Amino acid sequence: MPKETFYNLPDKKRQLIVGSAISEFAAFGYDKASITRIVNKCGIAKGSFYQYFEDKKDLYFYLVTKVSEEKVRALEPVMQKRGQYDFFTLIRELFLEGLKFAARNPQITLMGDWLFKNKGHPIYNEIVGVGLQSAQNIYTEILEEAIKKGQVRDDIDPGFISHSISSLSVSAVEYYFQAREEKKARVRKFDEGMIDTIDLLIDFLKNGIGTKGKGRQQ
Amino acid sequence: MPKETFYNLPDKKRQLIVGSAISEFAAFGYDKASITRIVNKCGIAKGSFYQYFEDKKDLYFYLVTKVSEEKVRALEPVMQKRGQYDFFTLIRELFLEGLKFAARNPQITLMGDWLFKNKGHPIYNEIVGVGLQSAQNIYTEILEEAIKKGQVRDDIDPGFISHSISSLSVSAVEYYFQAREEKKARVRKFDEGMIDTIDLLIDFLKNGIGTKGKGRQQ
Amino acid sequence: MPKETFYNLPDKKRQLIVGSAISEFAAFGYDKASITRIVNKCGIAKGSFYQYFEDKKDLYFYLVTKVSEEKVRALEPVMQKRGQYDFFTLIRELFLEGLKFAARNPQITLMGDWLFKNKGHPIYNEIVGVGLQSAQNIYTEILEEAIKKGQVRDDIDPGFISHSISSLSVSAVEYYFQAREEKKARVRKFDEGMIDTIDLLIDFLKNGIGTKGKGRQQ
Amino acid sequence: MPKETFYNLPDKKRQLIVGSAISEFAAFGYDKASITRIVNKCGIAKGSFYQYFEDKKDLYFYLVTKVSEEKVRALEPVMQKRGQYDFFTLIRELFLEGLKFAARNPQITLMGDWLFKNKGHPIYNEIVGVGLQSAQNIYTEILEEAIKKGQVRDDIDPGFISHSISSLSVSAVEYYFQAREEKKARVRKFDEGMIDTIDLLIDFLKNGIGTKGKGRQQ
DNA sequence: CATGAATGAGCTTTCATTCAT
DNA sequence: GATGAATGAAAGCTCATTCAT
Repeated sequence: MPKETFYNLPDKKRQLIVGSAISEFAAFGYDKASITRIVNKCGIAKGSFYQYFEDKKDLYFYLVTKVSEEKVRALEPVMQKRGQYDFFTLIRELFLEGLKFAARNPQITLMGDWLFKNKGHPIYNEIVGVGLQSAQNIYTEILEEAIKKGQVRDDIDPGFISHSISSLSVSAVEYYFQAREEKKARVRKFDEGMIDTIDLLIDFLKNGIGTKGKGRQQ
Repeated sequence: MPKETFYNLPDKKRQLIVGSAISEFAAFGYDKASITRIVNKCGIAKGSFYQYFEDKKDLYFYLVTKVSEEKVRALEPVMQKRGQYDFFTLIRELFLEGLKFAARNPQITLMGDWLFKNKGHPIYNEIVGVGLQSAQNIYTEILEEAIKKGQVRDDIDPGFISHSISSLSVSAVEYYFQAREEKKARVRKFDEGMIDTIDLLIDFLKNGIGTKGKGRQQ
Repeated sequence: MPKETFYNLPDKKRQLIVGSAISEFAAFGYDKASITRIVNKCGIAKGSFYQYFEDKKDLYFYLVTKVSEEKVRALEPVMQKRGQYDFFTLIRELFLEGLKFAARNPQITLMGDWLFKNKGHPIYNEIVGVGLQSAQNIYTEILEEAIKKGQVRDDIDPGFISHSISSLSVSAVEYYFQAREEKKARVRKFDEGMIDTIDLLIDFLKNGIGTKGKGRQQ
Repeated sequence: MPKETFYNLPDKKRQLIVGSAISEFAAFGYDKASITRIVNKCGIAKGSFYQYFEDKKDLYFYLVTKVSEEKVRALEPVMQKRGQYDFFTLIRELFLEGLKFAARNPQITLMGDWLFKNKGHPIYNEIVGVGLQSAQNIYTEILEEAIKKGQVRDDIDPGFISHSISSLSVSAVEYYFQAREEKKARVRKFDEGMIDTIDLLIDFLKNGIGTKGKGRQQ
């Protein structure tokens, strides 16, 4: 937990620090992220940093929590209409909102995804131990609900499928960044194309694991 | 590229070094992998290491190439029957063979997957720049073929879908290791269960993106 | 020398600061004593501290002086009866009073003894240079007097013997603390035992360096 | 324990390092001793230091052990004639030999005495825990023996008296250095005077705690 | 006069890489 | 070719002291 001093800082400075740190962790991952580089980036003294945070880990935990909260907040509007949507529409909205969030906050996304992809890293277990629930948990939950409601086949392993779905979600974001970079596309235009792509993805999810499936014979 | 001296080494010693290095990169990722630990593990002198390899990066490139080749070789038998299988059967075989390979070579798999998951890492671009094609490329290729043959819908973005498929592949392996760990299952019994899971995954891929799809109405 | 501001402080606050500082120096010695910990302990601001004292050294000098004065004050009653006592009785009273003082003020004692034992430390010479006379000086003085009065042999080096006596004094206190700790003795009971020990010590001092000594032939 | 590398060093270099380190610890004590200063003093690279020793503590333990052994070795000849000497002669020889050792090895002595005087320091307990016996133990042992043999009164607390004696021993060395410094005496001449001083000290010890004592009435 | 944030030199330690034998 | 000691830049972190309000 950051120290009092950090919270007492003027908003602008605090955001500057947070921003610098996020972009550092986004670019280098946990281990190679350098406190020295962070303080240089945001123009504070090394000593000041340690008046704001206990240590590197403290900063990282703070950021991960914050980032996770921000993401949850971004998905909140969708989650609130949870009752009205069927499973696939819900997933679709989550994917779309996730992509929009990623487009708005690429650094945050990169940082978050690093952790998602480095579950073998010691820091991951510490964070999970501290009680942060990952985005993946959301999917497990709503998937189980969907099975109960008969919207999804009951012969699947929900653990496996939700694991797959969150992978797909992260993968889609990754693809989005990668493709945008390569094609140097105008973001606006490009994003529209992305919506179709997501729709397609959802479509194939649905017809794959949905209950309807008259044509699901192998 | 390793130096001449490395290739002049007796097979056994070379394999010892490779094995030690792989398990190091598997356990710690690129950054935290330690040359010191590697040379200790395989009992060679620090100086010798630098007579075999230019530097850490050189070793890593070599291993990644080698590992990638090994994986390709493992999937070769399947790929050779490429003509006989339809797309989904082919994918199924690839997934299964991939899982078997992972079970036989967990270290190699971990090391490979680290790279797959750290595409943002500086080292990734260097490797791609050097010209290593990833496993993902396989999927793009056969997917495009499948579209041509009418086995897969032609309204999909092959780049995106193949990206998704390779994510699913890696994700499945990850899930496999994770679940096996948690359940401390007997490997034999456990693996059988995994086949069903893969079948399910393929099934949902097929009925999702296959052309048949009478029941694919949204 | 503390600044004006320090002396303008309300008594209670001043004492609080002094107490916190003493216990800090007692526990950690000069080098490892932390200004931060001191100000936290007594609840003043870091900046305030530097409005009271020039720096860490200034505080330390002040405390050493103060502590030394307090000790002198504690021994004053004994010293005033100096004329009535013979040397050994005087020493005995000083040792006893010193032990009592130590028992009442363990922190002060620890702090003082640290300095006594770290005469090689840069800070020691600075303090002596500034003109603080140590407790040892007392012994030199009264020892010389005793020689004059014929109570102590005149073939001794008074410098050396007084040095030895003050060492014994500090050593006795150290032993007292140590033994009390180990035996977890009730302070009351334990202290009584200590009186005998002191008596013994004095006895051996006396018959060692006293003039009487018919039996002193080697 | 130092690493292999250290023991493989040429004697001269090893001694250079040991010397630099000892003089550093002698001058600054454990906490303030600086690895940077040590490596600069003996002209090795910072990294080299850590190929010789695990860390600062490792170096310190090594030195303390070494220094302690050297001192024991210096006193060995005396201790071997233990049977032939009576207690006071033995003590006298030990004191004298100790002084000579101190005169020959002032740095070593300073370093050793720092530890002796800082028994409250965390490092002390660690060292004792590791099993290094202090010089004080010698005195306890031979004192108890002397009591058994009837050379020393049996109404004393051996723990306390041996504690006092070792204090006197250290104190004498301290006095020796101090006085020599102040008087800038020629070492040769000065040392001779010191012998008399020691004789005197032993004399007063003997007639104090010896059994003979017809004249020990208070 | 009180406050507490800001500072930066200094610390111990690590590690890929080079060098000398 | 093999060895392993030597190197030094850079890391995370501490803390007495100064500064701005």
